[in-house]
Amino acid sequence: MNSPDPEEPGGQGHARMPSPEPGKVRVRFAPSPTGFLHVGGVRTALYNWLFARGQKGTLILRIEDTDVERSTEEAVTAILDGLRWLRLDWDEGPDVGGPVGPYRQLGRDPLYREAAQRLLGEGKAYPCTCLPEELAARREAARSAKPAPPHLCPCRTAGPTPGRRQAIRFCVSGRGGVGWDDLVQGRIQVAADEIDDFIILRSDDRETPVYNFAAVVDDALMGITHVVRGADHIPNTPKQILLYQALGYPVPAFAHIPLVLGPDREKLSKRHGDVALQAYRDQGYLPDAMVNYLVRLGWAHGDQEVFTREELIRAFQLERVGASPGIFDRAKLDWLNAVHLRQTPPETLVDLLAPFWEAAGVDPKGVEARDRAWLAQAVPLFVERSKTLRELARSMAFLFAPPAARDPKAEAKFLTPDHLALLAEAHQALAETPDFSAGTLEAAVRRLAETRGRKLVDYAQPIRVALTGTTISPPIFPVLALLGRETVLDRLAQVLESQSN
RNA sequence: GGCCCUAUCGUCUAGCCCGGCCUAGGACGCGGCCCUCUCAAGGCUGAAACUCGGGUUCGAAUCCCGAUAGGGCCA
Repeated sequence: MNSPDPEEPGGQGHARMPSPEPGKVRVRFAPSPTGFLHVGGVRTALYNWLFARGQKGTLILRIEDTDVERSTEEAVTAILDGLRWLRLDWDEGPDVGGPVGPYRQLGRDPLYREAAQRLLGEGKAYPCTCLPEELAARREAARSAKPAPPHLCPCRTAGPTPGRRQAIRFCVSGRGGVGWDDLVQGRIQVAADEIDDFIILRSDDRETPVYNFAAVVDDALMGITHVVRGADHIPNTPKQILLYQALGYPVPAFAHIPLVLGPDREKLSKRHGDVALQAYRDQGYLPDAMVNYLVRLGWAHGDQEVFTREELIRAFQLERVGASPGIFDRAKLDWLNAVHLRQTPPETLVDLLAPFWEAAGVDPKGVEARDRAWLAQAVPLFVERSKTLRELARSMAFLFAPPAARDPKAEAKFLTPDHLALLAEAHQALAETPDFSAGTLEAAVRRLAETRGRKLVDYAQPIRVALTGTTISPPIFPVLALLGRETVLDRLAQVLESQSN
């Protein structure tokens, strides 16, 4: 196998990457399919992806479905869909296969058993028949005992109790300490006597491997060179390093990326609101914006805030990831999404918008009545005042049909009898223009305002409220031009009629 | 409770490794002004931070020690 010396776990120094040959880096994203795809997990996947792509390495997707009770197929689908939506592609995985599969833990039981048997045979593990109650009682006793007993489980020396189910326990032959140079966190050192002998295979019928054991066997057999994962795995790492060494596998480099926190500074979870990637997709956030936001949460490249994927791949460095956790900030995500929205070609936005128009209650027939070029022409007017596709779609709804309802406050303020009189004047002025271009329309209404001793806004707002139902819209004359003479005059007339009753 | 990690504006961060260029820079958000048919976008501008205490040094945001606070994992 390639990669570091087993005697010196991760010992290639903190700041410097071993600068492996191109194609040599192998990293993995290993989610548990126990729910939706969490944005914290997404960031982990993203960092793995950026590292792999930047190093011309290989990204592996492994589904950690060892926990049969909590794992579901829907969750697996959600994970794959989410990653695909973000365009984080993987080279080996459950769907595409690869040389070191299967890529789901469920199919790998024989490998875990085999590894455990090897440890057993080499005297590095032993069968344990302790009952949970016995262990709990001993743990209680150990708490008060002055010099803590070396092991909670006597099976190592006394041998297993016959007639009981056997689990396999790993010998932590304590001398010295365990440490590694974390690519993100720096040197982490743990005294070996902090670690007790631990179970690697449970005593149930399936001989379920414990997380740490399965992860090590998989990572080793899959040739993982860099383990990039959340900082919540730091406490697992010493045990895993011990396992790599006992199994005779090279120890990979570790990079523990800090957690994503909620506004209360605790690990981001459901009670903080939207943590599922899907929620952001449904609300109209762009994949590029999510990627941009998530990568910047914990990593910086000078003062640059906005990145394309290509820029990220080029600039991203694992060792530049900060060691302290960051709070998920929706406001900044909104801003970034708006930036990316504005950078997206109008034609592309038209395609993305279709489902959001439907969700906004727009009759698909109304959309179909307009050709793509017309829609693409409309989008730029609206995009610069939208933070999400959802907002963008809603703000454009009036283009397809008169607003279903008007903002009562807007109506009360700008559709009073006085304003209706102005609206009627405007209607006539608009009807008499030689053409229906924004410039001509504006000139006409300005002239009208001037002759009547009014301000432009006195005419613009009633028109805006009549047509859009709100006091907020893009500049009104381009909107009028877009809608066309017939639509505008019809709809204004309708408002004049209905409001005067 | 034990072990581990972290600590620059409200938030994300630059600077820290290789002390002086830092009267601490940028961005989001917030306030003001300009632009303006509304709202945005844009431009200008303002308020806003080196957790605290020791030490090392001519000099510390930057190095060392401690405290405090927050977090993670296990129990």
